[in-house]
Amino acid sequence: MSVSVRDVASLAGVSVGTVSNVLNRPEKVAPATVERVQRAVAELGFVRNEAARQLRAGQSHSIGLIVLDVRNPFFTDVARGAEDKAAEGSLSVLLGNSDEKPEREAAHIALFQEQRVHGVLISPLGDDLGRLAALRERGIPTVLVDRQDPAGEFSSVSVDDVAGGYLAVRHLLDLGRRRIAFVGGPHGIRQVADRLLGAQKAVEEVYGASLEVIDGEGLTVLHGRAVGEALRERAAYARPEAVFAANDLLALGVLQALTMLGDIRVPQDIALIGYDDIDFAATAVVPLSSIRQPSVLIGSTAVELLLREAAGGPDFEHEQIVFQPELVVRASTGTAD
Amino acid sequence: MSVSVRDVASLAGVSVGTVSNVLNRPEKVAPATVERVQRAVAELGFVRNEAARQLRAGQSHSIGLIVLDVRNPFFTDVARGAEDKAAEGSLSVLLGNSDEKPEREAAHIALFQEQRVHGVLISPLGDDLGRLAALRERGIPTVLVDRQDPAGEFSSVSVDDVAGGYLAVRHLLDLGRRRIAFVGGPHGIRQVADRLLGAQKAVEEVYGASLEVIDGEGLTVLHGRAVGEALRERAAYARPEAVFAANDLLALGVLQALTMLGDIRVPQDIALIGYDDIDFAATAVVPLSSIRQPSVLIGSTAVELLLREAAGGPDFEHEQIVFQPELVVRASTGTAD
DNA sequence: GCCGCTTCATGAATCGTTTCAATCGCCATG
DNA sequence: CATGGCGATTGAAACGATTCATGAAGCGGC
Repeated sequence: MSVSVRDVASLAGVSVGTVSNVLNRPEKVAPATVERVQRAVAELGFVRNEAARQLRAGQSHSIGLIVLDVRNPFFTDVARGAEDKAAEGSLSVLLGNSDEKPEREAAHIALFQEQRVHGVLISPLGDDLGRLAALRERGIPTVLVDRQDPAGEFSSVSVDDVAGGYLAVRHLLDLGRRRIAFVGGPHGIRQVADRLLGAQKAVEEVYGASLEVIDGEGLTVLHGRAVGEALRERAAYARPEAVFAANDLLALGVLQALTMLGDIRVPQDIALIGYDDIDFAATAVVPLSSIRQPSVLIGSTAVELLLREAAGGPDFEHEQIVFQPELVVRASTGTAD
Repeated sequence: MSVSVRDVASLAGVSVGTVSNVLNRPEKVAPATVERVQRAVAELGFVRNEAARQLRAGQSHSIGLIVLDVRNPFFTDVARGAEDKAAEGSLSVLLGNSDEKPEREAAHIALFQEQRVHGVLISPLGDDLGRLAALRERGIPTVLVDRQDPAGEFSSVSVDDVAGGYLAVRHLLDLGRRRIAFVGGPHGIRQVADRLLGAQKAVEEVYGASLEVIDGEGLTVLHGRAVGEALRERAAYARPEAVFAANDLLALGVLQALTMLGDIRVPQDIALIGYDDIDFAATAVVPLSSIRQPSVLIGSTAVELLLREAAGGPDFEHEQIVFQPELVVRASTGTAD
């Protein structure tokens, strides 16, 4: 069926070993021979069988990346950063989407193991890193993305989410808002929990400030819209003065429900801030204030860490890299009153 | 290093063939034996080596998908549809991003061939489908996504872009606008060319209407912003009355430059319509009118077609599935004057 | 002419799984 | 008791690229 090195070898009148050498270390082969083999390759349309290479090598040329939500631009940016960096080492990235479901996460981990990936980058789901134990035991380099490991058993590249949450709510408080609401969930997701923690810290610092926690049960535009609709149905006095959403998708959903489907003004009636500073935040109905994370850099750094860990052997010192988030103020928390 | 079927077999006291049978057709093996083997698998932490399976099978369990831009939500939606459908047949999807660059497209095609993918879904780059010839000759099932093949040599799942372009501009004309601008590019991308074609058709039908073509040289928010800024700098009388952008990202960029960085009102001064109807179109500063395409359905249908083509053998009749686009009117082309 | 050295090329062994023809027990039947 | 049939199991061959110990050829120096 398929053309193999054997076919190429016989057409070029050399041995299979030589063909392999031409493919992988042409400098070891006499120029004339290289030429002859390459002609044969071209003539037969030979394409290497990656599976056979892998089998022999015991490892693939790819690394796995599992994100919580491919539809979230934050994660596609992370993926971009990872791909570009991986390409430098001629590795490719297999992108898996856990969709915040443990079983999907587990399925991807299993798949990546079967593929004998070089390593795994993962934005893990719960606080329980048990699902990752298999990876560690098997010695597969693993780097946590957008998430730290308190136990220090994994390397990680993250952003200080507590600081981010604090920044966001501190900003709302500085605007004079007191009745703040946090929208996000599920709380099993560490990023969500940490951002909430930071929010609480900020609220505790200001006398008379309160924080209502609204569990959005998910982190998509749709979930946000549902929360926004619920807010709309409340009597005006029962509404928060400001909303901090755990990510921009949620915030955009809330915004949509409040201003477009309803007639609640942002920021006059409710100030709103999101998290991630995705591209679409700036172009929203009311341009959205947000907390910026260096998404592309997170991806590329994660790959670097992975490669270093892979090179360093099993007892490599795990590294925890933490970036600082940055407040971006736009109209949705404008001072207009 | 790694645990193999051989190890499992010897621990369970059976032959390797039996282990393989337990893994793949447990109904052929006596229940007691299945049990014993599974215990051994669990105890050793055995994980199949996908490379070896592939080598033996001659084919992988994945299909390749090459899109023009992963950051465009339209394509992530297509990918979603494809993944879900592929998962039904326990296939996985390798996502490649050509970024509108021929060399990246070629690299992904080569990679997929080395991986011996089941088939390839591709949103190809230029009018020249030559890069795909290798796939066809090799008998790798290939389905064009979001794009038809005039020569009929490939199956395809697409949306009638000429009709979409017509719908968009017809709508602008119906609003009373006459000096229309089309923003998009590069024109080598068929989708862009077809949408322009439809736009021209609509303009020709109306006396006094004109179409200015502005080559945006790309299809991202940034490209759109650049075009918007150029429009802003024109004297008011030299500006178009309405803009049709080849996709929503572009439209959002234009919108941003006009309304947020400038003081041109949309739709009063310039009406604006995009294409794709991505989620973020609805939440934009001025909610964006757009042409909706059934993105998720495109992805799932493409996989179905691919599977049918793979099952049908080499002289399978290629199918061209064409969906119809749909006009979605929002504020950016509102009738307010 | 021989030695030692370098440069090239060889081809069998190997990776781990699947497949399939062959074999083994065992039971029911004649 | 011999035979046939059946389900369960076996084990060697095969997939295709890479590796590496081995060997051949060429060349300069003495």
